[in-house]
This record gives sequence, C-alpha cells and structure tokens, in this order.
Amino acid sequence: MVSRADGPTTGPTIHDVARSAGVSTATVSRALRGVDRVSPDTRDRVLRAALSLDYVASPTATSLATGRTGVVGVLAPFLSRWFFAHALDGVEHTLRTHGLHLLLLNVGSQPSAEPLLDEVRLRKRVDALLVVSRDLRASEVALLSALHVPVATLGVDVGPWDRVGVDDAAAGDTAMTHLLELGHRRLAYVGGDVEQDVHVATAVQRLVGVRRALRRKGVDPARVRVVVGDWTVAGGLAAGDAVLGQPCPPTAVLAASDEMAIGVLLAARRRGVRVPEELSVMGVDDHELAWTHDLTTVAQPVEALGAAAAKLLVDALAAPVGALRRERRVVTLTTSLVVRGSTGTAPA
Amino acid sequence: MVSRADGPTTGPTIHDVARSAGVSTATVSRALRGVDRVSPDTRDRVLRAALSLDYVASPTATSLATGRTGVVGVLAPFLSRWFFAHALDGVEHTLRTHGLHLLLLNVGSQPSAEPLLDEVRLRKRVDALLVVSRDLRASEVALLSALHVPVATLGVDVGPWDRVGVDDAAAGDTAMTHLLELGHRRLAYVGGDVEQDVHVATAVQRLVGVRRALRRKGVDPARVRVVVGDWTVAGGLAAGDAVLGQPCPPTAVLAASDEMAIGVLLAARRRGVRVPEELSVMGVDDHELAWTHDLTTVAQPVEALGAAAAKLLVDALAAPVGALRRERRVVTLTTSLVVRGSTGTAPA
DNA sequence: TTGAAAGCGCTACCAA
DNA sequence: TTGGTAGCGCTTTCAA
Repeated sequence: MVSRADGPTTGPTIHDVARSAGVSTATVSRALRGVDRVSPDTRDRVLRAALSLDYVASPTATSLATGRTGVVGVLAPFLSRWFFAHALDGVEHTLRTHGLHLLLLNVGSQPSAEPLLDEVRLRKRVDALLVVSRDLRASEVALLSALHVPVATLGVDVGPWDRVGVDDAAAGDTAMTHLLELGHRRLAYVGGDVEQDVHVATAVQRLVGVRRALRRKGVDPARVRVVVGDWTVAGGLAAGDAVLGQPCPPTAVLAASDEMAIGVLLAARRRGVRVPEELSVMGVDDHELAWTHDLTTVAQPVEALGAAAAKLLVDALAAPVGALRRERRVVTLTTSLVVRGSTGTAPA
Repeated sequence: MVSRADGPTTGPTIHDVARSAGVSTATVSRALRGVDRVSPDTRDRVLRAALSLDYVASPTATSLATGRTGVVGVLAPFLSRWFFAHALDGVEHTLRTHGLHLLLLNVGSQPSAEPLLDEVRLRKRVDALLVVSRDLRASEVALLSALHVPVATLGVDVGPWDRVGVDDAAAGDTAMTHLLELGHRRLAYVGGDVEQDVHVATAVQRLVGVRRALRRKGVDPARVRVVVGDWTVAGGLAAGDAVLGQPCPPTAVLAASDEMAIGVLLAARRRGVRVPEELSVMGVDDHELAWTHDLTTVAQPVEALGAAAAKLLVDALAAPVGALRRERRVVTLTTSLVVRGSTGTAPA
C-alpha cells in the first residue's frame, strides 16, 4: 500500500507483484490475464504473489493501454417507470454476467435539440451504448454514431443500429382481436400523444395492429374512437372520462399501456360503469400491478428484452475488430395475451 | 482523427490541440480546465483549436493521471422495485448535475457471504459508493471500507458511513396513530420477514413506531397481531388472508409497504369484507399506484432521499483531501400521512 | 517463455 | 504565464 498525495490510498501495482514474484511486469500482465504463453510454474508464482498482495489491476490504466473501458452506457428517458426499471434489470444482469459495467444516463424524454444529450460525457467513456425507448432526432443519431462504438436500441426503431423489441403491431392486433371475439363493436383506443412523445412509434404501431385486427374481422376501423393518454394512469383516467362521457359510449376500451388502462378502469368506477358487464377494459404490458386490478392485457417480456439488447452489444464487442458493418441484427420477442377479469362478452 | 490498430477510431488528442494552437500540452490542459492562470489570449486560442478539432479529453487518461474516475457506484438489491427505481432517479439527477457518472450494480438481495458482492469489480473504478436499501454483513462492510472511498447508505443503517433515510419509527407511529384515532382497537401489522430479509431494520423500526403509538394511546401492544409478508403484493395477500380468516379478525390492518397493503386489500375483496366499512387498510410508501387502490398511506419522499444521498457523496468528494474522518452525517427526511378511502372509523 | 521498453493521453511539478 | 517532462499503471511489440 502506497499513499498518494492526492486521493485515497492506492493499492499495490503491477510492479509490486512483479517484484514479489521475481519476474517482469510484462510477465505478470500475461500470467494474470491468462493469455499468451507463460510457464505453469511462473504463472503459479505470479498468481500467488498477486493473491497475497491482494492485487487488482487498475481499470483505468488497463483502459488507457487497451482502448477499452469495459463499460456500456445505457440511455433512458425515465428511470423510474415500470418498463425501464424492469428492462434495466435484464440489461444489468446480462452485462454483469459478461464482465461489463453499466453506466446509467437519464437523457430526458424530449428528443431535444439543444443539450443534445451531451454526448461529450460519453466520449471515450463507454465501449458500447444502449438506447432504451427513446426516440432520437437525426442530429442525435449522428451524435451517437460519431461515438464510433456499437449501439443498440430497445423498444424503438431508430438509427441504423441493432435493435430488440416486441412486435407492437402484433400486440395491438392480439388485444383488439380478443375484444372483437368477445363481440364488442363499439370500441375505443387510448394511445399515446402523437405530438410530442417518446414512444411515438410504439403507440402508432400498436394502433396499426388494432386496425389490422378490425379489418380482418370486417369491422370498419373508423368505428374505433381514438383518444390520447400520456402513458400515465392520470392520462388514462382523463381519456376514459372523455370516452365514457359521450352519447354512445364504447363497450370496450383498449389502452396502449396498463397504466392508462388502469386509469380507464378508475374512470369507469367513478361513473358507476360496471366492469366487465357494461365495459371491457384491457391494456398492454402486464405491469406488475396489473393483476391487482384484474386487468386483461398483452404481456411483453421486459426483462428478456433488456437481456437480449445487452446480449446484442456483448456480441458486438466480442466480434473481431475488423468485423465492420455486419448485418444489422433485429431481435423481436413475442407478446402473449393474459386474460383476466376486466374483459367479458359484449353487453346485449 | 487517427486510426488505431485495435478498437474504434480515436479522436484528436491533447497534442493535436497543442500543435494546432501553437502551445504546449500543459497549457492546453490548464486552459481547458479553467484552473491556473492562463492569459486570456492563449486560453482563447486553445479553446478555439479544441472546438474546431472537436476535442474531448480522454476520461481514462485523466483518471489515470489524477486518480479520480468521476464515477459513483450504486449498489442495490433490486433495480425494478418501486423504491429503488425512484430513488435511482434522484441519485442520477444529482450526480449528473455535479458532473459525475453513475455505475449501477445489482448486488442481489441476500447479504451473501460467498461472492461477497465482488468488490474487485469496483476497485479503482469508482470515486464513491452508495448502498441503497441493502443490509450488509460485517465482512461486506469491511470489504467496502477497504475500497477507501466515501460511502453512503440510503434506507439502511449499516456501516460507519454517512446515511440518509426516513424515520421509520415515526412513519409507523404516524400510521398507527391514524388508525387508533379512527377508533380501531383490533389491529394487525403486516411486516417484512424478520428472518432473511434485506429490509430487516426497516420492518423492525416501523414496528417500533407502531408500538410506541399504541402505548401512547394506552393500548396494549400485545393486542396487535403481527404477521409477516415479504414486501410483495402476493405476500400481503397471503398475510391478509391469514389475518382475516381468524375467529376475531382485526378491524384495521397496517402493512409496512403499500404493495403488501394492496395485497391485504385484495384478500378483503376476495372474502367480501368491505373496505373501509368493515376493515381499514393502510400502507407505507405512497407507491405511485397506491391511489389507484384508494389506499391511505404514509408517504416517503423517495426521489428526495436519492438526491440527498447523492449529495452526501458529492460533498464528500468535494471536500479537501486531507479532510479525513469528519463527523458522520445523517440526513433524515420526513414522512407524511396521506389519507384516502381505505381507512375509516372503526365499526361499532 | 521472458524481459526491456515504448507507448496509451493526460496532469502536475519544477523551471524558465 | 508558459513549457518541459516525469509520471499514472498497464499492455504490447520486439528481442533475447
């Protein structure tokens, strides 16, 4: 242990180990990393010395020498929302398994132009980047590309990068099909705000699926009332209120997220509308508390999505350096219908 | 732009800037960091050169030279649970504001002895450490201490470090007082599993507060049935079921968390027990979905807790190096009663 | 198989 | 105020 003038106590360095083992630092480096040829005997001596000194190589020094940091940056617009928190779990687990670190950055929900998600903070700090459910404008895509590291996206189709997500159209289709098969024909869809929204694509795609289901069943898509929520319970509540307050209210409401669906449920309860006798409500996600509201939904495998996204980056980093411009990889995981008590056959 | 043999394209270095500005690298370093005296003219030239080259100092090189990484490690047992996700939001925001990065590590919920939260991964990687709601055994405390960096804890009182949290006893007291003032005398408390649990202290302290309230009101603490949940809705459901199934069931149940309280609510609903007419239920936290169940609770300022914890570390890092062993700092934020519809006066 | 030494890019000390 | 230069701790040729 050596004391430095600035900062905390610094541990033993590779020189200490070299001296203690009676070899050169080059040999210590090789022995400890298990690469290159080192005689079993020498290796043993080095390992023993390192162990007894409680030596750990300095990550910064290694980074400077190799050009790799062993860190993956994760960019997300919210950290506390259900989807992100769970996806993060999967990402973290996978990265840790592969010996990588996770640098977390909240980039805000607005695809802003100004601070341009200060990429400066990322420059040479991370080996790869994961963008979680955040739309990016062209300038931002360019900025991230300029980092010259592998990038992957989760839940959004933006940039020329690898990506993972669910088939949102299929999810919307599955949900709407469920409602149609229960006989509902007076329908409403609560989507995200198409104006300024981080999940534009998601909301739009789910609606595409909804329309597809309608057409397949021979129902005019125009019959579905489309209102906007803002992906929150409060937004769903407001949307539900608006829809249920109309002259000829729908018998079924599909919300693009469970949280909004719960809002619709609350709106119904406040108005004394019985669920599912008079109104069926369903969402998408299978939020961990969805079942506490007995909410029918279309589940997406969030942790698995996070894990898959991380794996994409792990692979990219493992690839031989020269392997430039491989095929773009797109991983799509499947969603599944979860029927609970909030949906039932259409009232007569 | 220079191409390196291994790895991605490397940006311009300090030498490029120095050459371009016609000064030494030392001057570039000084000018760019704004420390030390540099003539306005020179500074200007350097800044201009750096800008036109799109130069950003290599964080690894800086770290190696200064001994500081600009990174704070955050250790948490779960990433997806409500409390952690929200606390993380506060932490991230504060760190970012102060130019620090957040390295996220899931250390698992079990105060395990074996992999001993592989501190090796943290050695020399972080300037400071934040432990979020995770009990640590003595060996783990020693391990983290050996890192020789400032440490703070959030939501747990462990180790000799700075910490922030709420007054859990006060929260329990507040909650129980509310129920007592509504006239309830047949009571139950759903706490965490005292055996193997990450939040032992939290559960225990809240119970301490509960007992304090009881004594103050002249009620025998022994009258309160104490059952264990596991901090989940399912656990609360099971606990609620057990309690409500007894011969002389309580008229009010206090759960140590909102999620467990929601479970109790579900148990009541399944048994046809009306809330709040026949049974009052309340929790602690003010989970973001608590209001969707009209749950009375004691709110804790989670984001603020995270922010405060991060601030503790920011301060510690800003302190002059010699400032060893200051007073231990303990920040306690206050909780507040949030009355909703799940509690009412005790039935006759 | 091993060692010497040249970097990696930046900071900080000491002179000028 | 500025420049020269010696590290920071590790990896990686190139020789031996």
